[in-house]
Amino acid sequence: MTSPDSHAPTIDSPEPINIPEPRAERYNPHAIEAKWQAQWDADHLYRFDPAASGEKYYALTMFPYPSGNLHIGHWYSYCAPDARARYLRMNGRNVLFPMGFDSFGLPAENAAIKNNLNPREWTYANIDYMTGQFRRMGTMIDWSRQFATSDPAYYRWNQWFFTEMFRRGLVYKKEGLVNWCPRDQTVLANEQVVGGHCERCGAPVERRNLSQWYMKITDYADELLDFGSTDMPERVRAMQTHWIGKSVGAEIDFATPAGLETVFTTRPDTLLGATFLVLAPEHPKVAALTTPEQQEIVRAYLELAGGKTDVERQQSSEKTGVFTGSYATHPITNDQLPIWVADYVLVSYGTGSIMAVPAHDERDFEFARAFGLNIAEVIRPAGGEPMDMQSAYSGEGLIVNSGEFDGMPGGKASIAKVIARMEALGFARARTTFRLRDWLISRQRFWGTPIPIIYCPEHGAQPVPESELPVLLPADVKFAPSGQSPLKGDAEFQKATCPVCGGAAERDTDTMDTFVDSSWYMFRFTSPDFDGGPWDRHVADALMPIDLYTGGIEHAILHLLYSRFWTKVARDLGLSTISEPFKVLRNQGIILGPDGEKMSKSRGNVIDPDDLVREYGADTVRTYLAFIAPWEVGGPWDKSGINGPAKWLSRVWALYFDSIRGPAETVSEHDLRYAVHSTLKKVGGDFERLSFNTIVAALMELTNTLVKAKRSPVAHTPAWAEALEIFNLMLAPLVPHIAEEIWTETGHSRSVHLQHWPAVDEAAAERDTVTIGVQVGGKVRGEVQISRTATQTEAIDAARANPDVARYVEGKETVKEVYVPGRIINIVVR
RNA sequence: GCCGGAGUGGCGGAAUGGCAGACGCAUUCGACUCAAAAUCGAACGGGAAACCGUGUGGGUUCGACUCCCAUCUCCGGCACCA
Repeated sequence: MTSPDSHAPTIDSPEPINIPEPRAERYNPHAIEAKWQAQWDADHLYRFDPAASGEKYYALTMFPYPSGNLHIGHWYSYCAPDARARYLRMNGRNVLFPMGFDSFGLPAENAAIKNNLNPREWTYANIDYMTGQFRRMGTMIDWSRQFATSDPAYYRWNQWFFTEMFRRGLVYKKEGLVNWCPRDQTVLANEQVVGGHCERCGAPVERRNLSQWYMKITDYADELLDFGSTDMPERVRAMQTHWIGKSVGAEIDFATPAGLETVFTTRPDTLLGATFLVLAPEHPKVAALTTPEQQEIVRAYLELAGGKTDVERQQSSEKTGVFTGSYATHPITNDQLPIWVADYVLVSYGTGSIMAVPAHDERDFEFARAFGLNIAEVIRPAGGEPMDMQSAYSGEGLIVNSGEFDGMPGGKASIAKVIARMEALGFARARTTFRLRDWLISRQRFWGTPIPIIYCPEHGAQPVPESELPVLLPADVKFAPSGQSPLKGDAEFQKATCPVCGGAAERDTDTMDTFVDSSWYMFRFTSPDFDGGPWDRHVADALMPIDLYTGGIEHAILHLLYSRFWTKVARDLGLSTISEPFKVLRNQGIILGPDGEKMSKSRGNVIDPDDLVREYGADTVRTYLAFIAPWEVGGPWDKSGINGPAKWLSRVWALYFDSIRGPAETVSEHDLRYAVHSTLKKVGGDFERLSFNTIVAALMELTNTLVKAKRSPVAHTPAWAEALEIFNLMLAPLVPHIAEEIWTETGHSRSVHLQHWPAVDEAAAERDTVTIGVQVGGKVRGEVQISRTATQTEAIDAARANPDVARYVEGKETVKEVYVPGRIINIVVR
């Protein structure tokens, strides 16, 4: 069934459609959906063959975590892309639409602790169940390509990547301040700290000094800022750009009693306005710079600052800080600038210290005001007054009170010049800094990829040789959420021999961040069973990048940034030629509870898709989810709204299998063909632009016409047979089960999902006679029916002949006449 | 504060400079029915009308929901990043 010739078009030589006799039974989705799902499976109808004909199209929706249940949000995110993938397949594209499970992670472990079972069993039972749910959704997922990231055959390659990156210096271990989630008992990456809270569980994050493994994403900071070949929503782009946070400026050296201290600034043009220095509390020079008299007060401040969580630090708007007792020498004036310690300076950014320019920086101004420090104006707005000391002035202007720099424009305009001069003087250099930090990937948890490192007392940290991969997770482990990896309690696991000397050694007992798993799974889908590497390069080269990647906005920075990084690393490892994993990214909106709030069990506003399928059938649920809102927007669930799609499918059913009550109608063959072909054209365009709600609207509208046509003599013409056939094909992507049932019952032998999308008859899709509005002076005054090809003169004459128009035109001087064929006539009078 | 997005009937929304409110939901009326459901038919922005209407005020244009400027509100993200 998957051979290319099974996609042979049927439109040019259609099989005759048998218009069936009225059936006794009404539309009953339950009688047909399970039947077809089983049949499609048995026929391998959706199996993907990379070698099949047709231009490849890779459509991917972010794979789910196997939490146990597909919720309505999953349906929302998968159904519309499924319909679109089906549409593209019918258009002759060779469509890869795979699915798998992002199956490592904390919930499995937490469930295991709570219910005293094995995370592996819990996870794989959930995967089984959820795969069944996916099937009941009626997707065209090729399940033969399914995998879970907790499969050893998958995570083995996480380990392989790790060791390769280790050898190239892209993975390193470092001791330093890290984010610690006290509830999940593990460290977190910066990206997993949202507003000072753990992205997963919401607990306030603490800081700890620990030795951990990092991936060098900062090496790619500049490249990650270049979205060149990738089409992402503006907000995602903005969020990533901000996250990477490139700042161009200079670093400037100040002499201090503890040696040179270098600060980073984006405003070197304000150097003469620097009146004090500030170090972050964690800055290594704090101790050396603290004078004996200040010892006690500094110690107390560090203790206070150190005990605060990030959230507490951010919440206090009051500036706090203490004087160290030491002074720095200003590199130009040789003035002695007091050195302070304050927690508004972050150790993790720049050099962890700043030159404070209170006149031109709001934060420094506040601090200077609070502690009575000098404020020196060095930038003045062009033609402006001296500053009023009420607030900092951070805008553009002219440099003043700065010796040789006086009169230069301040701000961007002169920064390069200023830096060049300071560089010549020997105390400053141009420098760019990033907000982005390296990716901390160690986790002190069990259910993840073991870090493939062996510690030898002699040879230090050594990567596990490729021949010994994968380092398997032990089957059985005792959980003691103690802040140490559960693997620490497994002596057998830890025992290893050094790859260099063969001596007794120990394994690393941490596991990898699960975002490692999802950083490259899109490549794996191209050759899911390959065991000669993470993926088969030839296949991946042909199928990657993803043509359309869809998923939630919550991954704007996390997963999407990591997978962009990983793709560049893979390229540099020679595993692929592409630099970006996806061509187009789109985010679906969120379906909220009926109360307009986010769905949650505690709120009791959860809509269960399984219940809906039991009540209405999958096709109705698919339709309603497509129809409920613009797909990229989403919105609250409206219980009664589903009645529309439910009624619609009953009418569709009646169109083919039942008589339709109601008065006799007159629909011309011409009008019928116009309705069919103009809808066909619109639906095609709407699939391209992901406008799923208007596709449903167009199909409903066409149904209204077809219902009328069925009660008119046109129902005995070839146009009627054509209409039923094309309509059936148009239904196939959106509502695959009912479409298949109708297709089979109208005398076709092969699946509707193996048919070609019908061709638009362009002539039929246009009306010969069009009704267009007539404006007088831009106000609509009437409408006229004219030929589509009418000339301007004909159109204007027809418009003037209309009494509603004539009333406003007669006796007035015509200034201008506008005729846009098919759109509008506008007569402008004076 | 900075960044991004959005404001259209009772509700979800449609309209890619050209008849604002498509398609639905809800509601109301009618037909069918003993009755109800289902189904079918109709009404459904405001106004008696002239007309007025896409958050508000300007502008560009023959013509603006759509483009430009300003402004308000809401949603989302970041938040002492020097």
